[in-house]
Amino acid sequence: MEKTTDYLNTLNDVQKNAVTQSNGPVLVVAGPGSGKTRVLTYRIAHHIHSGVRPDSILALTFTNKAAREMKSRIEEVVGPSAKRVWAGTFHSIFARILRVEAHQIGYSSNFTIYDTDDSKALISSIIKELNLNKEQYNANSIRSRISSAKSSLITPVLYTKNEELLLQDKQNNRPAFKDIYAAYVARCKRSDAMDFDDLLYRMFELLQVNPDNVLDKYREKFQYLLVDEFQDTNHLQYGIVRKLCHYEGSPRNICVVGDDAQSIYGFRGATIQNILDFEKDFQPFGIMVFKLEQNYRSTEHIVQAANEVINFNTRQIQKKIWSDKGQGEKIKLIKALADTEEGKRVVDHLVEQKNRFHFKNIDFAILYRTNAQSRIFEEYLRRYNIPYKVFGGQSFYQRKEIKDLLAYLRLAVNPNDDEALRRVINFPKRNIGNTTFNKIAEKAASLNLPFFQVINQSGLSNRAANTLMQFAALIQDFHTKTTTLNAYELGYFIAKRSGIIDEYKKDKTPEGEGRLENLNALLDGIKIFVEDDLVEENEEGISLDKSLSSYLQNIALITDFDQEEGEVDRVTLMSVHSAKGLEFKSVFVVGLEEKLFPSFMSLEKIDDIDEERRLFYVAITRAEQLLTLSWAASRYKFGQMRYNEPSRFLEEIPEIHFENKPKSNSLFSETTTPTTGSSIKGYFKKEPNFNAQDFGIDPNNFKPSPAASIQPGMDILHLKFGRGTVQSIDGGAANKVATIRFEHLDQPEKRIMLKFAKLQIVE
DNA sequence: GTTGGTATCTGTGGA
DNA sequence: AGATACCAAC
Repeated sequence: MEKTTDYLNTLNDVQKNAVTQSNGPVLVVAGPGSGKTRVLTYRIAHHIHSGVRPDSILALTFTNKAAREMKSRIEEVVGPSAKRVWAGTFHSIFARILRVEAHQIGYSSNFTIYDTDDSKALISSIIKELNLNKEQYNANSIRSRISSAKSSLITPVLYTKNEELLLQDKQNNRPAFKDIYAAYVARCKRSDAMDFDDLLYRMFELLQVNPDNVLDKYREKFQYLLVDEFQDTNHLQYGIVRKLCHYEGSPRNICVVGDDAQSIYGFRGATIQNILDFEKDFQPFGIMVFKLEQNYRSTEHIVQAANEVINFNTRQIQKKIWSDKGQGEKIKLIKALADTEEGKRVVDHLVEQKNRFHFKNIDFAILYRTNAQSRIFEEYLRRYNIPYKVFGGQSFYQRKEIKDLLAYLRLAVNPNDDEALRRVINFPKRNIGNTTFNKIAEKAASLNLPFFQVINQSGLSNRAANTLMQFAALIQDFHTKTTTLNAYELGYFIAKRSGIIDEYKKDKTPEGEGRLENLNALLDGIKIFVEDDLVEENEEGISLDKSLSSYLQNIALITDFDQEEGEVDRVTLMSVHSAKGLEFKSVFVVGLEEKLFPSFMSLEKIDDIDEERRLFYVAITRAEQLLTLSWAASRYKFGQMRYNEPSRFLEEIPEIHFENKPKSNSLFSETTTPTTGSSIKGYFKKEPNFNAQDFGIDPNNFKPSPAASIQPGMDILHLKFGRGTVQSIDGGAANKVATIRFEHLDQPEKRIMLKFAKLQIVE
């Protein structure tokens, strides 16, 4: 096995030390592009080469993609035994363990996994049942508060004992939160369902309560632990990790890798505190700290700009990221007047770069703060015939038709799944309306049983009772077949037998056809799941499980992101959050405006601004060679035009790293366009071919009227053409075009797109 | 119970 | 602007 240490020669000294320091606690602080994944994978490979059993290694990541990548890279070094390493996301690994141990904590191994929509629906119905005001009790805020309670290990019982939390609820005018929380947990339990947080929380509970000594079982099993993206773990996740390796007599073979500067999931409970706690907890056991500071990804202007930006954050682990890839190109800045113009100019730049540097589409990414921003870039990319792929947004599994079929599948596996039942009890239509359903719900509540178990009970009209009986028989039939059919056979059977396929076949619109295609795609997916025999080959028990139950638990934790895309040459469009861990030759970070990036939600608290800054840091460090930043002075939000100031983050990058950053006053004051219109000047300076004053319009007092208010017959002022009269308006709602007559012009009739125009009505 | 219209909210981020 | 949620009329 002389080949074994070849891989060490590809590492720098720090990386090598982090890889070979096999025993005891290790903290790796890894800057962007510093070879973090290499360290993790080689470290695991190194364990295996040193004789560690692959299945005693547990590597936890945040995304399936990261896990998959890790596995395949380990396999390159050590061969097929890499498959037996327990590498996966927190959620998927724990789901897998819980499936085996569920009975220990009052669940069945067929438990359902509620996604966010299920949770929200359940919370809404609880709010309704408790006769609470739904404005006062916003389901989304309730859900996220429940999530943070669970992530902080606060059960409903502990919650009611916590004066501080109760006081907060009182101050927020939500005194009944504790009741909603308790009801929510009970209802999930009643339905044999776990939400995403439960997969972590119940795992912790399992180890805490320790029935049948499971704790020892897993402590012995997992001798070597690794955690990727440690800065994104929450208190609960660290709690579980600590249970597994921080105890009397433990070898404490744990390695966590993270970068405090890239912590961007504070909103879901992630805390950098975990890094500090980790150091403290393992200090007495000879913790080794390694800092990976050399960036192998980006050229120097980019790296230095990133360093400068992140320095505005006060609390951080000191490190200096550097690159030896040469100065490289300076950063480009695009300043646009409006969101649409931003779209056009970004795509123009992209095309230009593509030609100049001979890049392929796949070398480019357009990164934005919110998914809603993708639309305009898509428009221009399509117009220029550039293939692209949008990541994020509504996922395949969130489409209505997919959720419908999945709900039936879920019911077949677990008839007690109340949220699934609620979804399909009257779809396709079988005349079971709210009245009937409410009776069922009441009955269920009074007996504390799942809906399905009270479906045949009393108090209903004959007609309703009859229909319900048929429905129950249908589900029962599906349920029985779960033991005889595999996932695909059953999926196909259910799709037909439930009437879903027929229902969507009735819809002859292109939309309906699309839905049908999606349903087929889902069934194909199930088929692939069934036919794929590359699944786990573990020594203990996790055999090739092709059951529907197993399928459902798998997909519940999968995102579109995980769908393998063949080698298609497309431009990537995604949120900055989803871009973490990726790299592109050329990156466009767009929408760099105050209230957007940084997000308006973050403006109040300095900690939140710091998180936005880390997000920006993540964004710019995705770029290898070219970085282009853009912002728009105005954009539509809620169907209304908003005027924006450039992001503070632009100012935080020193001018020397910019190719074309205008003097700061022209960038940051002249073009800002507050409602007074006083600073619209900057724009006019760039348009020397006209002078607004000529028409007696003072740009400082120019107030564009909303496009919707423009009507035929009105006299209007246009900044460029002066005073005119609206002749007519035509075109669809989104693309209204006004024909306006400006008498004083040589060609008086102008056709003006209302969407883009700035017109002020003359009173 | 279903249908169609209107009111309301959203659009930080994601497993 | 677009989706969803709710309500009144059928």
